[in-house]
Amino acid sequence: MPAPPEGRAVKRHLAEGQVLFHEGDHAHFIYEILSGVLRLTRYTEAGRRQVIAFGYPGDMVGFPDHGRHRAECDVVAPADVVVHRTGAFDNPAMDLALHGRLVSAALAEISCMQDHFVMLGRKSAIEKTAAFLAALLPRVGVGSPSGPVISLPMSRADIADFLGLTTETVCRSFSRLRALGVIQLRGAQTVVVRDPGRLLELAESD
Amino acid sequence: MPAPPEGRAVKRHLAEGQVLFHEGDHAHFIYEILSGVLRLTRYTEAGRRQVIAFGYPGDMVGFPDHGRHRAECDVVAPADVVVHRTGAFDNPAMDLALHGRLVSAALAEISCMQDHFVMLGRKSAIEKTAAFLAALLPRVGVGSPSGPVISLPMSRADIADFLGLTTETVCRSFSRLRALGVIQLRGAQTVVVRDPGRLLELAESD
DNA sequence: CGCAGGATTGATGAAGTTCAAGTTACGTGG
DNA sequence: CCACGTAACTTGAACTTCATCAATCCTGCG
Repeated sequence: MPAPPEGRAVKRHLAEGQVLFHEGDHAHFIYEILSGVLRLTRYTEAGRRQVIAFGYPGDMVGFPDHGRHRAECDVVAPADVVVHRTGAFDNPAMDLALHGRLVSAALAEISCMQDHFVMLGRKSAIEKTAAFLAALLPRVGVGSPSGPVISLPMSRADIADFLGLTTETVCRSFSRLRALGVIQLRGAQTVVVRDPGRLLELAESD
Repeated sequence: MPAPPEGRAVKRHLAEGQVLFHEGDHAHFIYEILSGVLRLTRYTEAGRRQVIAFGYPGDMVGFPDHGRHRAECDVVAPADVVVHRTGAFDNPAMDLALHGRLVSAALAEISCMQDHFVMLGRKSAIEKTAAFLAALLPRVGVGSPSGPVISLPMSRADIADFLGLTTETVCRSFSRLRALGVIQLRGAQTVVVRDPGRLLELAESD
């Protein structure tokens, strides 16, 4: 919670579409997201795409592996980030507090990815979609008279590549959730959650 | 590579079926696998199962999140492990070398899990199965006159829960790989890879 | 030798993909 | 400010793949 008392951290603003790093790049920085949304992506040789994660405020992205990035990162919604040097990882003494925060974030990331495994491997399309929204709800849901509102700056294709589905199936799942009275769509990028409880139920499978 | 020069590390032998920790347990130890095979598992409320990872020699399992384990770990094949205290994570100064090794392992784990994402989300049954074998090949493949041999101490159900498939589909995929002349089955637990190149092709999707 | 549990194979059906045709939303230029 | 054009989103229909249900086949072990 206290601002890290070290001079190496730099704040930066990122415009939509900007690429922070590519797969294989030497990893110089780790990014701590203050606002906006980032996207972590991997590609197969055959060109198939998997969105590993969306980075929301509070997240860190860019954990290096053997000094390199293993995924691509770009900006989905204009973002403010704090840029940390990866050196803080390798060398605890450089900034002990920051080092601890980075290690904690990496461990939390592992745990979070394990959840995602269950989703990718063991849930139906409607469950995946509900789980996706349910995960965003406490993080970016903004209250409104008709229920919490979630803004989705990413495309349907992004969501599909995150959930291991096609854009069409994501659309159909949204439509079904709407037909069930669980959500309401205000344009494609804005979801109003009418029945959060029901959303949770659908997300957690039955 | 050099044995960690610290007195806190303890070697232990683990029998098949033994449980190292449950989901939610306070995380006291991290395990470095010397031999044998461990299994990391998560369950959903509805009882569905997802095998997060199989731990092979060289792997570390038991990374804590906020001081707790987030998955269950048990022994698939009798194993020898080195037990490290999780304290080495929180407190770099305790054992700087070990701390560095743990952090590196955690980062490698993140990268490895990202590969798994692609597999779960974007590959067909036969591709998943081929990729599973292909990943094991360089790690546990033992040369033989008729080709590298992989031993699979885990059940078909375990493999299915790892790949996000059913046991039947895993069986059929193995059968198809056999029909294609890519592998040969010597009992259910032993796979001979006749055509490693082809296996790689199938794994990487086309 | 027979039994039990896992592995395999077969038949059927449902879920999701693919292909194709609208529909909506949005930015651009007149 | 409106018309247009493009890209994204949505819906529909046919098809593929994988799950499900069920029977049979190993294989290791008492």
